[in-house]
Amino acid sequence: MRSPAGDAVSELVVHVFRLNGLLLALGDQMAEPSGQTSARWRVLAAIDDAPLTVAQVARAWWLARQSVQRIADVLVEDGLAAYEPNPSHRRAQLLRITPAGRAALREIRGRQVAWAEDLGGRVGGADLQAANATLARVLEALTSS
Amino acid sequence: MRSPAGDAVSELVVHVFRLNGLLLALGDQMAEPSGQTSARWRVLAAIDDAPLTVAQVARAWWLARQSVQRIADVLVEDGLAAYEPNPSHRRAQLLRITPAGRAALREIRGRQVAWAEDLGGRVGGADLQAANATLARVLEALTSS
DNA sequence: ACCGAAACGACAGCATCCTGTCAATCGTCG
DNA sequence: CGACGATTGACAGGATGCTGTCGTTTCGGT
Repeated sequence: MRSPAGDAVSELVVHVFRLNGLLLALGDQMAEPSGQTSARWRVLAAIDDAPLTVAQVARAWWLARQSVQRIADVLVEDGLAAYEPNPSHRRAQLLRITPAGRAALREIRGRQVAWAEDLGGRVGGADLQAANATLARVLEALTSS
Repeated sequence: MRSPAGDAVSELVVHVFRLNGLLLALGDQMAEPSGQTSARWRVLAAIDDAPLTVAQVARAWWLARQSVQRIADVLVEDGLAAYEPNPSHRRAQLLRITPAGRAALREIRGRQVAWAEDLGGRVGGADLQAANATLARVLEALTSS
């Protein structure tokens, strides 16, 4: 029982896997001059707006708690983030970005902006926004079930 | 220097990372009853149509040769694929899927079809196809440079 | 025919992410 | 207030993916 919609889903899966590989490599390139990696960038970006617990960061990126825990410990060790007491949970410390972490994040974002502008110009903002809306619906459909 | 197109690219990156995490978990669930994983499925799917060398499989998924090499060796060990001489390259053996591998692939595809039909029905085939076309253009723009 | 560049497989080492398990903590319900 | 389930961090172990390096093979230019 195959329909055009089902086939489109299968194709989307392949595209996402391929794009993920490409973007991981590109992300590492953009993070490397600041001494970071894609994995560390994910954690820093997650706590840029507000401090979060390790488990909250993991849920934001659909990773396991333990994966984020190790990266978070390294970030704290390097002074890019710091643990602070969580008023609403004694054991679940909050991970807060430090000024050094914010500086590294800003550096990486600078390279990302230039790259994103170039790619956006070549693909087209309208199509990208439409694709984003569809991907958001896919994410919601997969998580609401 | 930020434009709507650039912002859309940044949002797309986040969506792809999140979706990748989700799809990896779902893919493992669908592959697990057949004793496989997402990584093994990628290799099996790549050689379903025609035998390929390890390096060709790696390029198809934007992975490193060495990552695919280890998976391929395990697949051969488990009897799901087999190395065969490559007439056009003495050292680069061709990786061919075996009947057992094809059976496992068919099992997994059966679960994927049901899942894809459900998701496709909830999101809409037209939007998915449009998103696929845009993602294909993104992939092409990123690789042609 | 020869030589240099590129591609490939093998091996070692490391980074990232997963599962399973456990105890501590929190929230909820009775 | 007490008990139970859910959440969290910690630890151990394993699976997946990357980089670096080496020798072999192939291909293109001279």
